[in-house]
Amino acid sequence: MNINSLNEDIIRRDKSALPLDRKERDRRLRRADIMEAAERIFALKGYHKATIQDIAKAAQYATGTVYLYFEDKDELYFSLREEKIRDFLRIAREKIKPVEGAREKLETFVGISLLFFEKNRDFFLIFLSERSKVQAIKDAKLSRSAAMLHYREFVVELIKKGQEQRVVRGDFSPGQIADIFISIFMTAVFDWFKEGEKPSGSLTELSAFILDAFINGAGKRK
Amino acid sequence: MNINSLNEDIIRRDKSALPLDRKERDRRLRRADIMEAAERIFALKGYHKATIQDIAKAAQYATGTVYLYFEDKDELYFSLREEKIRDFLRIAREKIKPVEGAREKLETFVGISLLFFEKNRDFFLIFLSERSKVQAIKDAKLSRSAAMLHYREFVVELIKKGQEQRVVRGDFSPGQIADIFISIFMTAVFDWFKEGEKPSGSLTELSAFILDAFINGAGKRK
Amino acid sequence: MNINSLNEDIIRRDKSALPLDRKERDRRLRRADIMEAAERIFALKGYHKATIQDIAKAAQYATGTVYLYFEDKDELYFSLREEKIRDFLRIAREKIKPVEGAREKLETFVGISLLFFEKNRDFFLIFLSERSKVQAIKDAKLSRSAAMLHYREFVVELIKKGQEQRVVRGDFSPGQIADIFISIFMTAVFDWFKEGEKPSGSLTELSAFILDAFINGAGKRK
Amino acid sequence: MNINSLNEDIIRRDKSALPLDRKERDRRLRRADIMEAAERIFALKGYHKATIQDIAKAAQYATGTVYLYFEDKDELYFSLREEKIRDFLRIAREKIKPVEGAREKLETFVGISLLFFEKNRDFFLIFLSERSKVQAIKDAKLSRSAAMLHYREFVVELIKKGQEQRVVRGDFSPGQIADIFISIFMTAVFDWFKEGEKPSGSLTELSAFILDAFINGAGKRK
DNA sequence: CATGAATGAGTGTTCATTCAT
DNA sequence: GATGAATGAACACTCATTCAT
Repeated sequence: MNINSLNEDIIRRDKSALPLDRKERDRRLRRADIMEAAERIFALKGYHKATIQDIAKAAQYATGTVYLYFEDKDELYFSLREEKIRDFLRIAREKIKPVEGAREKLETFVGISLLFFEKNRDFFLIFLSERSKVQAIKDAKLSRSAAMLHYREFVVELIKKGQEQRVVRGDFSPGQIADIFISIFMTAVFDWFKEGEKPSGSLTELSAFILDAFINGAGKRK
Repeated sequence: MNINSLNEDIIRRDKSALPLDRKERDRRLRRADIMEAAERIFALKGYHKATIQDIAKAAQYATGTVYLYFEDKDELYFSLREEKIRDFLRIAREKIKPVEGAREKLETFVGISLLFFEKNRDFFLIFLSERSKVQAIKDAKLSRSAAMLHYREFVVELIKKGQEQRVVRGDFSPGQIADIFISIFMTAVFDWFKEGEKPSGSLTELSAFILDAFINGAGKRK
Repeated sequence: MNINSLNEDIIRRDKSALPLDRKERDRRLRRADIMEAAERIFALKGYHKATIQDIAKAAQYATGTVYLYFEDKDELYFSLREEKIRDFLRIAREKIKPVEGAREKLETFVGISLLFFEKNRDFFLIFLSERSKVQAIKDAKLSRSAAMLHYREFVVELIKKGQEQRVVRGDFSPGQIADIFISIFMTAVFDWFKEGEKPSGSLTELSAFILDAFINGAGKRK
Repeated sequence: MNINSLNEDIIRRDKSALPLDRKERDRRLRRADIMEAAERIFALKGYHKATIQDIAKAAQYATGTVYLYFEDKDELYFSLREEKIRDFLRIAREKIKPVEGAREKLETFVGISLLFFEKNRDFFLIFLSERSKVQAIKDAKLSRSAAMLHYREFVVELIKKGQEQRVVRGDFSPGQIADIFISIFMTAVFDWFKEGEKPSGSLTELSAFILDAFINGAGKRK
């Protein structure tokens, strides 16, 4: 499977899947406008320094309008994360299902993820920052997201399949390996973004690097 | 080298290393008191929800006193990170210098780090959360810490040595490998903390797991 | 005169007294719908906590529709009071006019009032709360209502007649006595409502109590 | 007992009864400053239209300062009512205790109340408006005040004594009579305030009027 | 130096009112 | 006329920072 062939599915914004009445459609569009602005602002300033007024202004709406679509600031942030992750997982599932072979599934996953994050850089920053909001554990509303758990669970499943097919070592728990996979992946993407100016690495190269690092480790092969 | 033998150095609080006059000594003690309280509070509530009053109260000083030792809230947070990391690096350098062999150096590094984080759980949470404060990139004061860069640089050096001694593969840049090493390490420690109640894994086992995962990767050896 | 015979007049809703064209009739009906809802909501939540949206929803109209019939929130509240009081006074005048004797007129007035308030408990709460909105004196729009003054004036007339017929003492001004009468009356009704669960007092008994307290005072007769 | 002799006790502000350290004394003074300003503003604008900023400005403090002395707006309002009523009841109890005779006690009560309200006109408006905040029944924090109940209870006791001594009729419950007494009293004071410009009535005359109206009722004596 | 009361700018949220459809 | 989404001013409350004692 070719990375570029995944592209179009990720671009297509998933509003208006079903025929809706104009009202509901408009409502979704506005909601999406606000989420889009929120994504930018949250990524730029972080949760706490981003103000609802910032977001409203960025979305070209009045302050109060935000509250027509989201309960409060928390819910806006939360929904943003959740819906993006859900979108991503939906696409990932679709694309990965037909792929044969655990290793190929992992490759596809990495490819899709890279494309998704490239198209959604702001979201990546939010996603990333979320991963270590440890304090959040104690915070009711911002608590670890359901979709985030689904995301991990999805990777865990891929790893399990890898273990069954003897592509991934079996002496570590799938959860442990999944966590390591995710963290290697995130680290690589983050590095790649930071040095985004370099024309150096294509997504395909990056993809290969991540898988190599993950599968073979950092040790020198004798 | 035995992990347990590293213990005492990490426990010893590094205030008042040199003979100082009473005034300066007292000053440092108070500063340290405040940082200690700040560490607890920041770890517990996170940067934004922790208030200076919380911290002052926890340190049993008045609010204003905090400002005699730290420019502002940011600087307190910043100093906390910096000094802790510096402490850690000093110890790590001392212990690792006499160790022969790149692989053994890495092992020692992992061992020391684990002990240090175990003794400084609160700090670990801060350190971890810091790693992905990506927004910080754009934020003047909270910007990526000098000590954090030293930390990374230190690991980069270890990796370079590993590459020279053909313990670590040479086809990736030392920086990339260092980042991966750090992220695997952090992930493992975080997982271990979360399940801290389990009498399951000793630090030694965890140490072995981390190195194994890093060196050998997740792939099944044929 | 029998209290129960007053009943029907009070029940009958006084919309559409004159033959009107459909448009004007509809307009009045809608206006009445909204006032009815407002009455419920204002009584339930009080002026400030009641929102126009609450009221519109309760009346099953859109928010904006309220503004087609009332200038603003104040005017809605104001009109509510005014029209209800006017309704009441119209009925009261009709019923009291044919009654001979000042004392009997007062009795009739108490009876009618009790029935009216019983049928319009929500309004009673509004009416009552209004009586001491002293701040209102300084507030332009919520200022003491014209109908409220008519209400008082009506009682003043009854008292004057009472003084002429030597039923009511003449050494106090009619206004003073009217105010006292009104406050005794309100207090008694309020108490009666609060303990409304008690099967204790019928309206007739309450009516007798009020008149007794008013006419004879609280002093022990020798 | 002479009304004027009660005067000084009512004027004397009851701060600093006991010797306190400077800190606690200052604290109370500032608290009192704020309550005084709040009294004025609440009386002028009513609870909802009064803003904390208004009050802070009137007290010549910053907004935040108010929150050093009161939990929130509700608590400020609540404390105001409670403490004033408590002050009043304390004075009233002291003065009334030595008085012999139920009728004389009532007279004294009326006299003290008049003086107190005259010295605290703003508070009277608050006290009055409070009496009919019927909605408040449903509102947690603004709910009927404990001190208000004490106030009523105090009057109920006076009435009971009146019934025992055959000064007050025994065929109504003390509670009912107390409520009537209070409402006559409030009405009279309110009327008197409204026409405050008139040099007409002295407090002594007003006092006599209230008692007369209460004891003898409005009926013409044959 | 230490204190902690005071400050006041800043923010999330509400809601009366408007106006395009 | 009816609608109800959009508006944005307003307000309670927080908290980093200052400074008189």
